[in-house]
Amino acid sequence: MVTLKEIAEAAGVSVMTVSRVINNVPAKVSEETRARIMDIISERGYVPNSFARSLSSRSSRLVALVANGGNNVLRSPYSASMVGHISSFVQERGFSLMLFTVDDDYEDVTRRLRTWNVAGAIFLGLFDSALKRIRKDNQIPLVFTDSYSTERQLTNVGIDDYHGGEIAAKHLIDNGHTKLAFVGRSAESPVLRERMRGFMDACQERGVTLLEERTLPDNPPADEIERVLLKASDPPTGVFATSDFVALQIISVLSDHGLRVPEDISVMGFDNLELGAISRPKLTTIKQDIEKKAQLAVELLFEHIQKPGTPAQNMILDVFLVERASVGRLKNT
Amino acid sequence: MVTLKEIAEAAGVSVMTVSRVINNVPAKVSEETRARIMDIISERGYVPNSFARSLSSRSSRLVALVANGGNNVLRSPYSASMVGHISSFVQERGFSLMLFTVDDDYEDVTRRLRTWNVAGAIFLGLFDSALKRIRKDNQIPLVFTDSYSTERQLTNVGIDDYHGGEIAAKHLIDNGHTKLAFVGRSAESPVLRERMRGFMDACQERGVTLLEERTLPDNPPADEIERVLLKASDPPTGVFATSDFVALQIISVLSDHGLRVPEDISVMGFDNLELGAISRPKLTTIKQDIEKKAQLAVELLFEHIQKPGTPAQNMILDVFLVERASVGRLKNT
DNA sequence: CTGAAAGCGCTTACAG
DNA sequence: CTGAAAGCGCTTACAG
Repeated sequence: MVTLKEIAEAAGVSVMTVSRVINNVPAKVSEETRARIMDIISERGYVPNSFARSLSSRSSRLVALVANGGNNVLRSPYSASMVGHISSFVQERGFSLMLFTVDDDYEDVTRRLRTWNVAGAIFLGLFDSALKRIRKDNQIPLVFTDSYSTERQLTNVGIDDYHGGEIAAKHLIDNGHTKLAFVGRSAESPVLRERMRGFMDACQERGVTLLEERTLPDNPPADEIERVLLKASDPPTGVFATSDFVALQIISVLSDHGLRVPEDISVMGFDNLELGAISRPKLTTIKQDIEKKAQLAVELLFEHIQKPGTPAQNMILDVFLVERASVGRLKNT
Repeated sequence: MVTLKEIAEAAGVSVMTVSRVINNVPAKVSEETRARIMDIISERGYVPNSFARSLSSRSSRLVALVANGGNNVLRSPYSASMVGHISSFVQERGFSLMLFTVDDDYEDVTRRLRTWNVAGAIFLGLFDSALKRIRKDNQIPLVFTDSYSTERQLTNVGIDDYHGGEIAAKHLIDNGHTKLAFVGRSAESPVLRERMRGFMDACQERGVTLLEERTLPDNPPADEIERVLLKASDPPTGVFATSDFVALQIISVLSDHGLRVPEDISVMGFDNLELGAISRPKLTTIKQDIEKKAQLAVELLFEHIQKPGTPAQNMILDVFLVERASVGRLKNT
């Protein structure tokens, strides 16, 4: 292994001079010496040892991405997309990314963040219940995504889930639907809760009631979908699912039973995944800008890494209707 | 920051004794001392510094996952699934995972592998052209996936792509299709090339010819799909796409033009993603076991990390037909 | 612009 | 079963 010392000896200078060259300390090494050292470095293929660097500088060029959801977090196209984008934004800044997948077992998170002395961490998925403790135990820059924690001074990037719910309700009602169903009822996820709240409030404003029995949990089993959407005495004509993936599952079950979307029943999704554009029918959905969200999360993190003391900020991105073909206009009956 | 030294002082022993306790060196510390030290460790929340450990031991508990495909590698549900599974298998072994996303820029890979002194690396995606150099520059355990490099002593986990192509051709022909199209022609990807070769060979064995003009590149633009599958003077009746995602895109374009699958034209995919089970029609496809592949890659890597000198091995998983609803039986004409 | 000294927090290799 | 010494490969903080 080629070391600093070796380069220094070959160049006839001290290790400090080589150290200054590789760290690009400006105006501290003569151009001539710098050039000579650079030559020797590339000739011998010297690569600095990050462990030694981090140990002596008591810092690291490492960022952790902590993703909650078990070994299959990345089954969700949303999460996968976030991870991919965050990874490349982090690398663009010359940092490396450690990926920690956890399954609601926060115990380990602090330990791992500490042992690697990471400069900061981004959290993906539901962490609200452990958030307070995580922040207390880790006095490094932490950026959460989609958090609804009421902690003050939380740095977070989220979207306007409530507004998304409103838009969906409005769109369905504008198309004449008043018997509505909601898929994504959840006691744990504030994200889903807000989408539901926005949906219900927008219904109410328009004199439409979302019946309790027409709500389904996130990822409902097929028989429950059938019971609520097909076999009910008075089945709904419009369905809002809180993710595109679930919306497609709904459409699939519906179509297994001979119902056509949107002729017989309208379905909306949430996320605007690529999938929705190639499905049959093309999915009408609420778009969120995943790449932007990833970019902001990384930017915020580095702001806090580079300028400790930067005020906490909670950035909320807006959300838009993408009209495609899965919502039909209901004729007056 | 709590250090070894601090724990040692509190316990009234040397740092070596504490070091032995945290490294679980058996039968080297009296039970009593061990218990006392453990108490102090958990009381003070001591976490060993991985950098110091790695520096002095000249090793690390780090594995790199190098994924080729740019900032959007994880758009591919296949890659996303591999990353998720590899991540959790690596963590199960007490190692941490660094995720390196690259975009055909292998220059940097060696530098990053070195600077972090990783114990080993898994490669995801197309690396064959740079593989030789990567192996030469990095004398650590390296596991490739889906490689068709002719390098001897390559450790790789792949699937029988050729057989997958054969199965697809056989299934279409068995269902009466003789005018076939292939989507996934590629000059760069040996994986796709093998699927095509298997497909063509199986056709030929059955006296069916795959016409050059009925082959489409991977991810074909819509107008090309139309030209080959719709507007041709004698359009094909059966299409094999080398990924489920592309198969769904094909079906989407077809259906935009009023063609029904499988009534008017049959379509097969490859991978057996969850997607295929919820699409309309449900996709007939070739299944590969992604979780198993990820598991084997991690197992092989750790075998080589733990026992240097373990012989290289190229493991090839089989592939299976999953019959659903996108292939129809062609009536005799 | 350059360098000698000390130290980051551990482990290795010995010695007892 | 326990410990003193040396060292991993860098950077920090000074000094000149």
